[in-house]
Amino acid sequence: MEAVREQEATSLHQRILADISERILSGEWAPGHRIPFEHELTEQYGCSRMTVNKALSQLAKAGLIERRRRSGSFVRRPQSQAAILEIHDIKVEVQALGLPYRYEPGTRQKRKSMAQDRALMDLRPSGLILDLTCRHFAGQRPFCLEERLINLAAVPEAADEMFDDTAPGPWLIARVPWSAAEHRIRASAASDDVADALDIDAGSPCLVVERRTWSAEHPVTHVRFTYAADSHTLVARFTPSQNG
Amino acid sequence: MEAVREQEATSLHQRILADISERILSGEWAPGHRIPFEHELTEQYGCSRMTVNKALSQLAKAGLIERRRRSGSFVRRPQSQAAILEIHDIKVEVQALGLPYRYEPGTRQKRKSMAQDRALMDLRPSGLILDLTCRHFAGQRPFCLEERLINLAAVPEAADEMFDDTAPGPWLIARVPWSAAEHRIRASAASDDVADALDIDAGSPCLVVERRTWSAEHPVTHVRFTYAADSHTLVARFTPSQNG
DNA sequence: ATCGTTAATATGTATATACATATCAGAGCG
DNA sequence: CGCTCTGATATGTATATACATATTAACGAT
Repeated sequence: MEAVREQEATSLHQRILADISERILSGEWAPGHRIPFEHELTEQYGCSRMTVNKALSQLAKAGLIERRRRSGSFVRRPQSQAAILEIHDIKVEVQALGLPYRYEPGTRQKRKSMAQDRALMDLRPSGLILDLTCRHFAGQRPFCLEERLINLAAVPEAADEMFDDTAPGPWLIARVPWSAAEHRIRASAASDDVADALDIDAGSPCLVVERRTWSAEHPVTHVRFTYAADSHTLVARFTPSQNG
Repeated sequence: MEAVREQEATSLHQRILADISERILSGEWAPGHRIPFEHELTEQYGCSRMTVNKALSQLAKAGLIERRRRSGSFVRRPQSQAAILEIHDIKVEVQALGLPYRYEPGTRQKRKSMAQDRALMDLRPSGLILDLTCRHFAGQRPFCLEERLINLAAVPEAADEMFDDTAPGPWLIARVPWSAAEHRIRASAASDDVADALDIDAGSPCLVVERRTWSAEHPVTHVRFTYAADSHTLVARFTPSQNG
């Protein structure tokens, strides 16, 4: 019905923001370089100063540029270095401990995405998803609870997979090349369900790692791994690319 | 001429931002609670909708609230803080929430390293170290407990620094170029001391981030940051080709 | 020359306004 | 009963405008 939606999905100020970020991160505009004045960008993009100002303020808050009254806005030296967390394979982790690894499927449900799912997965329209839970064992003990949503619009063949023997993680990695991922790491108290699944007391501390994955701008999966406290430590090692 | 400078140094939209952050973080507005509509806040603060909108957009970007058209804005489950897994500066994190940051020094002790310290710091021979604790506040609430060891063989001038006003993190970064770092992230139950320092119940979940830093092969410092669960979420984002 | 004043300039913040867009509730119809 | 259509509503984005504030350059007086 809706005829032409050729129009960009992004807003103008986000386009400006992306343009400038791109030039800074690519090195085209080196640290110390003065970026165009607001009134120049206003002309360049054919928009009002407020729109430019919003984009530049955001860049300043993100630490990419520094703004000085009367002087202009300048590219800052890179402030920090991102740590690369390795995409961890639980089977490998368990076996590295010298313990036998076992995968145990749990619930499996195909359903329409609810608002909550869409928030977790960064999914715009409603659609079919696969909602899975499973557990990973180290020896006799449950090592990790996995709760996963898979966007069936991005991975339709998952609808026919039962995941009886194969864990969804390795299955997805073998099939869907991911282009971006985001990890969120936090501590949390075990809910009754989680406590039951991990064989620990409700309310006891857990490490929760959530990962969202995109493939070519489409959300693929959201997965939450829950570990009992002290059963798991994430390690990130890095050396700085440059110093400030 | 300019008689009255009673006026606050902060801008209005930052005051709104701080007010709302405070209420959410204090628990007055629990997750799921609908915060006042923009037009209500407009009346309440006697300002335009744009100003309110700017504050709320910032809160949404920080992850404290979720905005739904036609429905309103809602407090999100406390994945409150969005800190990219970078060399995180706690002051910056706190201020990103629009809350006043305060540093509070705790204990300070110069002593010979014990076996335990050497294990933490990867320190071979025995030597003098500085053992510090301090707290970082977000508004009225303790945000993070910092426990730090500094290798005085690597940073002798630290022996003369009292760290009364300057947090040891920024002080070290300004002085010692680091060449490698390692992070360890885990969940843990709050000990009595930690619970006391963070104003939480003993045994409740905490997120613990430990960092070791080396400079030219010499261990410089070991620091442990402890956050109350859900007051802090680490975020790491990446794409296979490059980080952004 | 040095100090203090003034003017110009770029950013910082706020306003009123306008229209777009998503979403929900309810009316109306088959 | 279920469906679509419609209007109401809250947020999203953009504009033009106004004044405040920090900083620098230029100017003038001592």
